[in-house]
Amino acid sequence: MTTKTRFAPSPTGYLHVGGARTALFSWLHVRKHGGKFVLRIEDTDLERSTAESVNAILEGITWLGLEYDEGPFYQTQRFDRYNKVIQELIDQDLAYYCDCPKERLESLREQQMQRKEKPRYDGHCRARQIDPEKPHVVRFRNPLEGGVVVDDLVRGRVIFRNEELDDLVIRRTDGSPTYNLTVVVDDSDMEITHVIRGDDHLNNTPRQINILQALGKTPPRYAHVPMILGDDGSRLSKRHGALSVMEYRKQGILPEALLNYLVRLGWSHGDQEIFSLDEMIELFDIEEVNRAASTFNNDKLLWLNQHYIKHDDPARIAHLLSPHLGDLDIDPASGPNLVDVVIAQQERARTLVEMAEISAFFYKDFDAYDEKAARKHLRPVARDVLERVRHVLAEMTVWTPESLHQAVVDIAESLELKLGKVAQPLRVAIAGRAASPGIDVTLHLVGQQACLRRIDKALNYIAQRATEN
RNA sequence: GCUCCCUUCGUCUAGUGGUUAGGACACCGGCCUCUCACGCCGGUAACAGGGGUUCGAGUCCCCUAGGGAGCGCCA
Repeated sequence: MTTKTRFAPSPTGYLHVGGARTALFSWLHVRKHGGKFVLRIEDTDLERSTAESVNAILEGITWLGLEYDEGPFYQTQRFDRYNKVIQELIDQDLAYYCDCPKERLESLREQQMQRKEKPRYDGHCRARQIDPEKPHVVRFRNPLEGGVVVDDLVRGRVIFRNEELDDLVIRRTDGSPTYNLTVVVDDSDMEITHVIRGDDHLNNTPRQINILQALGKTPPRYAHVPMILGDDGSRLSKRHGALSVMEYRKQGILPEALLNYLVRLGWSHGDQEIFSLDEMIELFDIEEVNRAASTFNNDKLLWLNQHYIKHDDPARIAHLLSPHLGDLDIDPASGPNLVDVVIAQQERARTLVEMAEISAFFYKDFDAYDEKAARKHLRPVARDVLERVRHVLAEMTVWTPESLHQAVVDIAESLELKLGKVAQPLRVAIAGRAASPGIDVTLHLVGQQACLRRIDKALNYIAQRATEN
């Protein structure tokens, strides 16, 4: 039987990192075993499901590159099928009508809570005859005795007693099927062999297995992966900055960095930290996933992102960087070759947003100096240095990093100054801040005209500052 | 409350009865150096607690504590 997994989000929000990791694990499992990855949209909650969410989820998994082989299937388009199955269950007396009013259910629940019991349906309508023409729900007739064994690929063997379960609603009064029924029908119809999902579903699993067995189907293998927690130990949510996957893109995170981060959350392969997609596929094993929840750590994501920025092809980084420069109103075509800029900055940025920020000065004159840098380096003592530099640079006919390096070294020597005494004021004059790539590369990329213009500006600044004091 | 699950440095983790408990991020030193960063070297830091089993326990068993999830006509 070919391996088949599915990712089955409900479109009620963005694709979060938790969902992304579950999708990644499913995807890796199926790629490793050469099967099919199914995308299914669980949109039976008409109230909360939105088309925007569907788009956001599709956008997210596409950006991550978790391409699916089948789907997306929409559960709302399969109501006929669900109803057919429900009817089968009713016909075989494996399900029954229930007309218990909500008030009865609520008071039942209250009483049970007061008695410190687990609240559940008491089977009131199990043996009653209810007119199908009147409003009703359909409940699954859960076995009363025995138990259900879940041989979970990550949790191990978990046993549930049927007496802990109750007769769950499988069709609402409005005629729509509920989650536990639709999942079971779909997983069965779509021949899903491995259900890989968040462990918040572990408690649903025995119910689903019971329905499956009532239908005479063989349950798939299950793998319940632990949740991702926020840094306060509670489930990751928006208030932790639990960003949708697309938010990470906005922040300048590379998809391979996020994937690499996510795969190492709850799984490892010895001491290895860096995994290419191919390595993940080769080495990942769902049965090696940890059982404990883990906490999302942004610093480590940033470290991985920097690693990928550093090691990826500069042309590709340039391509991805471009829109972030656009966000700063910079047209990369208006200045030095973006690939050269990337090469110069590759080891200096943890995100593409950062890279855009520290590279802006290559493309346009900055508005203001970094205050601290200007105070320290654009002082009267720097005036002679900058005047000398301006003179030399203005005379240059060969504008290369090599010639510029030589020029700066020569100036330092002739003034009997350390290189830093020349490079730092110059750097602040050119970049507006105390940090930049090597001074030769910086000058080269900024270009002769802009360099001279900015040195003049710095000299003015120094002069003005002298009068202020 | 009931049921299920979980528990090694701050964080992610290695570890499958005998280890100076290893690695990574972060942090702190140092080196490199025109700045920043990269890189390199070094350091601080953990087996939740208590009982067993065993010659020997992070590893096996039990209890306690703490955390998470589920208990919907949500998914």
